[in-house]
Amino acid sequence: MITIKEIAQKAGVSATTVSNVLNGNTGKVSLPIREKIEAILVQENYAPNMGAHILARKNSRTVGVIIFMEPRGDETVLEDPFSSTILGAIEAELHSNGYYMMLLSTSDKDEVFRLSSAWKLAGLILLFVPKELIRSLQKKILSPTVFVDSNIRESLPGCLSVGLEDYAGGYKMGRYLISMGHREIVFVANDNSEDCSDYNRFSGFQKAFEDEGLILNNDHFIPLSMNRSQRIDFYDRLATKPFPYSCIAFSADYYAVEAINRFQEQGRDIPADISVSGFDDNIYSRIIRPRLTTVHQDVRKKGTSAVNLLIRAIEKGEPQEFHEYLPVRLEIRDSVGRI
Amino acid sequence: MITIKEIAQKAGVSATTVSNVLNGNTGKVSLPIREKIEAILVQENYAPNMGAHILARKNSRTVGVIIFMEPRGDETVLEDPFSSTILGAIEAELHSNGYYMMLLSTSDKDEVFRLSSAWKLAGLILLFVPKELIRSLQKKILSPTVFVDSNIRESLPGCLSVGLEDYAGGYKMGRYLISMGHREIVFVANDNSEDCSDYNRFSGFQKAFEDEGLILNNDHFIPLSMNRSQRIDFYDRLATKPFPYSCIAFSADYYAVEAINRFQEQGRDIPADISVSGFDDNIYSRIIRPRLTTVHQDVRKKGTSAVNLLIRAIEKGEPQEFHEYLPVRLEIRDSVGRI
DNA sequence: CTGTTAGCGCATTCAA
DNA sequence: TTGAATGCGCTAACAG
Repeated sequence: MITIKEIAQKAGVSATTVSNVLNGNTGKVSLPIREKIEAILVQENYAPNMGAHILARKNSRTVGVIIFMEPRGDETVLEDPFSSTILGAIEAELHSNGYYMMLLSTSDKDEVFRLSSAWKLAGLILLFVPKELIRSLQKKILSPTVFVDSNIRESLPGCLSVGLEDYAGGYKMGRYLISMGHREIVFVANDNSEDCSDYNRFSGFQKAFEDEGLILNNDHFIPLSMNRSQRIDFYDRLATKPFPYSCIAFSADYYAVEAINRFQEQGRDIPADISVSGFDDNIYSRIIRPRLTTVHQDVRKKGTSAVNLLIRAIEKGEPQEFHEYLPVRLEIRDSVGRI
Repeated sequence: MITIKEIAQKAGVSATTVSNVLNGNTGKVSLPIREKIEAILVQENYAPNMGAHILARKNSRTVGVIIFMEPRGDETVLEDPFSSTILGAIEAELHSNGYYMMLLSTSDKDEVFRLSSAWKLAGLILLFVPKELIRSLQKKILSPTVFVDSNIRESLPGCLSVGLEDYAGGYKMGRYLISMGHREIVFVANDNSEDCSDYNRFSGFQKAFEDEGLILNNDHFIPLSMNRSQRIDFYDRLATKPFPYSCIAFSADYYAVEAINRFQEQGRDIPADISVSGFDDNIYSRIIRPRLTTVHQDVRKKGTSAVNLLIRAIEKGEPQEFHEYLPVRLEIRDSVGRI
């Protein structure tokens, strides 16, 4: 409401001087004047007009956080505590660094471009972008961008990313399942691309089998339907005697828990009839019975890492390319039995 | 990147004309020219400079969504599927109506004011604002505002809100518990204000008891700690023999599930030793064993209702005051036993 | 150290 | 039906 000009009047100085204290252009303003202006600023609860700021500075101190998926797609993604946990962490970290946060869910590359361009975004955090789309997205986007959970494995010039040690996670779980005597397992993924982090996890499983002289071929990688009732049908087939697999390994706790629930409704005993493993270690994996054996990841850390990486890139232009892989660890609980 | 002026050049017209087709000022532009401009617009993937737009129009077509709580407060709020479900619903609805969404978590009234003023927000959606703060917030905010889950019960001039039939929900659950023979119950809330929706739910319980000639006094309303280990201690006290209550009624599934988990770890049998009820009907209430008896609410609906109400207020200035109370229904499952 | 000035891109008068 | 001129609030040269 109140403008720089009015503040300047009250303080008996020019608008430029006020602008200078506002922008921390200290050294250009004498201390007494600066203090006087600062006092008026808080007293009036001054709020800058971001429109004018963007126009003059070509930069909005705003970060766009994009959930890269169909807005009306699989809404269960949002029922997974993962989403709000990482969004909350991102928001808190941006906030404490003085950035605004714009939230958008889309799978339209042009829309991402338009957002970043319209708002002169300082940076972008993109969640769940399939790796094969990164290149074309980067060509459109002007500001620093961090990709979260895009499963980048090799060098990608000019790309910043935060992900997980997916392969190691799969490997650890794979070895554990083998050590428990499982040979007939299937990996159930919630993403179907061969380039997704789910597939990376699966590759870890494959390596674990290979190390034991066993084989886990690609037929054992099964993408899950995004439609709930189709998933239920699928679970039912897995739980039909004779059970085709001794263990079902899920790429997300959310679906592991959903499946356990269904298996039990069908009268199956977990893990006596079928073993189940997850990935994420969300709160509910500890709450379900049997407690879920899973791979732990630190979701909040993922969010704060993404923000910190982005801010370094924005403010220092520092890492040209950087890929952070957060560690995972096996959480052995009760849903995997010994054969 | 590309500006109106450049588009105008390409089309051989003035910037004003382009601006007119952009703003749907049809009738001011001849059809052939309009079509020509529109073609160039999409071809160039034109994105308006929102800075200039805000400056000229004093309105940003942006809605601020504010989670009204300490940024570093109780982070479990964000692990509750409720949060991401409602945020996702709000985002999708805003998006499909052509609004941008700004997300902020704070409990600082001045910051809310500054946000709305800096960005010339078209409207605001505030989640979890305690009722007693609404007045002072409204004084600061300039744009239409919808309060979600603020437990407004009587008329509040100039206020728009979306909430739940909390009282009815409490009443229904109360009657059910009584019908199952429970007399010694306690209501465990995650909010401690006497003005919160939790208390409203509790009042419904009280009424149910009263209707049966029983008494449930205020000592039976217990606010929960925001600190996890303190909560666990509290659960342990509830599960110490002789059990002080036959049924623990929670104001949120999240905590009900947390408690059941702890009770079971302590070797208690639910519902044989203690009955538990929830409120929300989130997915995990169906997944836990025993399945949770709870009160259902439609979280997505809450989000879309808030957005639609807000948009009506923004675009038509229509409802001066309006309070929507979404219905609830009892979900009888297995966590409440018969005494 | 402080003030003057120009210009950012757009919507909106007002003239033509 | 179209165009030229003005101003929104701020930053950044530049001048003093």
